[in-house]
Amino acid sequence: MSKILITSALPYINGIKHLGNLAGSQLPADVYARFQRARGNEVLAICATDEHGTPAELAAQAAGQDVRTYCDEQHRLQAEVGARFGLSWDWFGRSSSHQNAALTQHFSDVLEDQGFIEERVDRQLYSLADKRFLPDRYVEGICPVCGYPKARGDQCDNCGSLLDPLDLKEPYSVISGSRDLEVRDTRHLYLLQTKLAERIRAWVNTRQHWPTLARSIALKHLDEGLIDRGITRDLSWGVPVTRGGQPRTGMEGKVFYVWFDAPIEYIAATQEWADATGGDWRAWWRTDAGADQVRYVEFMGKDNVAFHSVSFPATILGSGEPWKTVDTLKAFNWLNWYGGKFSTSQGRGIFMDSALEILPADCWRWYLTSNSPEHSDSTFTFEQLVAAVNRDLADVLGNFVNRILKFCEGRFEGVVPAGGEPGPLEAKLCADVAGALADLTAQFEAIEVRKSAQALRALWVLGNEYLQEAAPWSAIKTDQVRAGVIVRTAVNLVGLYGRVSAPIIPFAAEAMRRAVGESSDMWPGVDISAELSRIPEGRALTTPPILFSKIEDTQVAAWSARFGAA
RNA sequence: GGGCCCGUAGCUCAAUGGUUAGAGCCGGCCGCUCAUAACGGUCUGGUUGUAGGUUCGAGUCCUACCGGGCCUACCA
Repeated sequence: MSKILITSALPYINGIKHLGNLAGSQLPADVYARFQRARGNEVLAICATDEHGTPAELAAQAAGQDVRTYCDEQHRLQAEVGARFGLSWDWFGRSSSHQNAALTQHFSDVLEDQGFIEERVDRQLYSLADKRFLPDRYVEGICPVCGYPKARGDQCDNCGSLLDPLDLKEPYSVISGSRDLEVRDTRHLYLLQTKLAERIRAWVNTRQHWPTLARSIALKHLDEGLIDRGITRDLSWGVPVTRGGQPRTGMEGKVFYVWFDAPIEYIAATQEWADATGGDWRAWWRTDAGADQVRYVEFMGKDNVAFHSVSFPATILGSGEPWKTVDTLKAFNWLNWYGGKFSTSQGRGIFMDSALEILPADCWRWYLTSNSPEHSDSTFTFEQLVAAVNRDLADVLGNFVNRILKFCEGRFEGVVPAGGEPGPLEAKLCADVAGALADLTAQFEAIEVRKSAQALRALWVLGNEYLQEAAPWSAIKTDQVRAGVIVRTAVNLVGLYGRVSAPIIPFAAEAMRRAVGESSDMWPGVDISAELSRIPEGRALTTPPILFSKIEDTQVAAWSARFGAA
């Protein structure tokens, strides 16, 4: 048994996430966690809301709430909808926790002790109307290069020039529209990534299990040269900047930049878990306390790779302390929406809460897994959703379960038939299942999401093939015992499916296990003959309702209209 | 501007430089009748974006072009 630490990118606090966020980090992380638990490994699956930063402040303001209240409420909503999707976190924390504040301040201290942090004075635009400094994307004005009137502070969308907010002509605040701005000096801490570059490169070169996407992004940044990053901001909502536990002189009222404290929350959330459960967080994160034996796997969208492959490692490695670093970095591409992107700010696409209003979680989990944006961007379409649900779940799996349980109910009074011995067809079935199961196991182990779904489906198909060939409806006319063997075998197959399907469709999997009285949710072994003899003769079965209802054309039409699919 | 990725059947996707480029869906045909008109079998379907090059051998490696996408760091 090994220890596996799993984290998924922290969902930002400003509202329920859309299906793209789910597909690209939280769902695959959960599938992997469930699989590894079933394998008997000790798993710790950690996630949390990322609560700091300007967008949170603005969202709270728009909602008419103070930011703490807003975050309390949004955290609860995200935790609830995640649970309804079957996301089986061991802990769903909050980057606003006191544990994260303490740990973030600790990293700041040790990084400064190691000579990797220094103070610098910047000149930044201050909005008198908003009473705040403006991050560069919250300033717009006339582009000094091409004259475009709505250039952002960091870049002009018209000519592509990279800009400094101070270069803009006639700048105004995006927050309030106010032009009452002035340039003020502001003091900030900088993380000296330039001094850590070679250490990071050496570390990246030791990472054997990174896909090319992650490695190439990391090496690209290293090749182009890291820049020293400002890690503090002029905001009120965040982790206060301190030195040695006291407010830092000259930086009172400032907080750490959200990208500095957010990854640290992976560790802090584990501390939150430990404080709540009595667990040992050091065994997962400190290599001097056993974490060198842990396999650490991170899940994220491709936009997060730079921060996880370079920035966060700079924090960890620069501390000089024995922290665990990521072994496998699994990155995903985008799930698009009818030509464009899902957009939180524009409310475009399908969000997790409304998704559950129209279909059960398992349908979404299956669709988003079998069509995962794993190796390239993929596009959500209702057409593909219908195909995934109706063909794979309803026809292939759901109907198999239903047809055999109904048959057992009608011909054997819902009791697992006794007597008889397996024959050649059962031997062939065992061999086929063994092969398919080995493939499925390998795909899950390799975190090949799409291929895992394909392999699982192949396993389901075997059930229908077996029934077709064994034809218990014919056998029962001449040989009651033989028909009993077939039914018993197929019922056992339902129990097996209830175990191996659980990582992707946990709710239906549990229903299958319950129907045949399978109490184990552990991964099957290699002796398939034994695995298909677990449901004892004479056991009374309970046929559950249809596992998956089919999607009707009228529903698709209604959903397309509701969600603006075109 | 710089960097990266992709282009394979009508659709979604596979193929350590090595048999005749494979699956699923869709479509055609046959079978079955336990089941959610579900299931099984079978067939059709390809100039692997274009043009060159390297090689005994290229979907795979190299060059150019065409087309699509992504990243480019204080928006999370």
